[in-house]
Amino acid sequence: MSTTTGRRVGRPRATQRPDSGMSARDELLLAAAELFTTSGYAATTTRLVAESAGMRQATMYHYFSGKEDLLAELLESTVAPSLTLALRLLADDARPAEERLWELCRADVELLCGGRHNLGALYLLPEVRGERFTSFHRVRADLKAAYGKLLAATAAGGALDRGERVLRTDLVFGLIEGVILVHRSDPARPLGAFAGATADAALRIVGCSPTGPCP
Amino acid sequence: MSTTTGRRVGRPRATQRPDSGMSARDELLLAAAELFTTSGYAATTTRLVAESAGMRQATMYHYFSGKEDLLAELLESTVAPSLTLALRLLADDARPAEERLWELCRADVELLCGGRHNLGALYLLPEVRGERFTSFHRVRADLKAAYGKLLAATAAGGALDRGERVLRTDLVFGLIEGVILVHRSDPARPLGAFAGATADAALRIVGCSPTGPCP
DNA sequence: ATTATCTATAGATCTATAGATAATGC
DNA sequence: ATTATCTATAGATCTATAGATAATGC
Repeated sequence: MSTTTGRRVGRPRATQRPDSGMSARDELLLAAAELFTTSGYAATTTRLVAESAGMRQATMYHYFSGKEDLLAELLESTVAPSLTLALRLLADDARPAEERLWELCRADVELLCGGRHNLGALYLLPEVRGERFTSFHRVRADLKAAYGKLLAATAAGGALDRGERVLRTDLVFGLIEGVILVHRSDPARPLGAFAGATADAALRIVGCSPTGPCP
Repeated sequence: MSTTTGRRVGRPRATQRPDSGMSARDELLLAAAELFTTSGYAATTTRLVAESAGMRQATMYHYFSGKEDLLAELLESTVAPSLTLALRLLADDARPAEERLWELCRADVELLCGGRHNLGALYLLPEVRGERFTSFHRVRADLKAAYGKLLAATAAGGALDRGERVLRTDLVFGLIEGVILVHRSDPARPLGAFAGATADAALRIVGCSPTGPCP
């Protein structure tokens, strides 16, 4: 059994750094998140990612098959918790739908803009349309479907016809993902209040009372 | 004076194509728009752009100093007409502000999603944050300021305090630019109705009556 | 023996420049 | 003479593989 700060198996790294506590895999993901969101996906080289994570370029291939692999993993890790929450809220039909939709919006904004890396910005990359990312797209489509069901369960949303309901779902979903841009324009704004305000705006789009949190 | 179909000055192109009627410069911009929006900026090489425009890679440098130059030009050409319209609407204080804001939103959505190339998607590139694009950013900031002034001139918007007004402006602006994502998810939707619905949603965010076009 | 890492590098780009060329214009 | 284009290419990458190496584990 190794001690807490125990030396690890395998050849030591060329440039030593204080132990981050993370696995090498996670160090790579973190570095990639930082670089992808700040410099852009395309501008980020495998060398940059690996070196930021404290290892040499070639070592990265021990953990990931390339840049796309890193991106795919980051995308899924961002959208998966949202879907989990959405399904939980959807099942909890004791609470009014308005309240649940509001909470889903709020949580999603915090997820997308929170963390240190504004990972949501990765959604917007044109590269993400490729087939390499079908798994991400499937989860995202499920999430959108959950938005649609919650919206349909609200009083205002239930009164709409089908086409209008689809449209409003798209608009709400677009607002939430678009929030990435808003946040980018003023990252200093307190996230909690901002997320709440965005959720208010989402309910206003659905058609709830424009005064205060809907329910 | 050359005839309409007259041969042009300069060495002929290696691969001839039917005359597009556009200048070589515009052919390059069009090709770049197509490629940037469909394959992504980073994935698009100068060779791809030039060859799509019907000329050899090196010839592109006769017109643009590189990929960034193309992008900068495309960005400005997209945001400039919006600002022109916004300033015109801002000056036209005979009409109610609600109506003018609605129209600005509608027109902006059509601009961003219309054309054949969903050029608005370029706004979202992380690369665009670079200093190379300050001119674009300035115009965009002016446009946002115009949104803010129109919003403040509405009855509902005027009743808000300053901080809340800034926030709503950001949310409305975010909705409009985020619409790019919504449009991407369903490009078949009729643009006119969609733009109108988005403008409705924007006014609901400001706080106008949720029933129908605001004014 | 197993593992994580390293060094080295082939091969495949891609950008941007230099200099030649084939039209029209005068 | 001027212009728009071409061909050719140097130099600078960047990716992904091959094979060596320096730890721990048994």
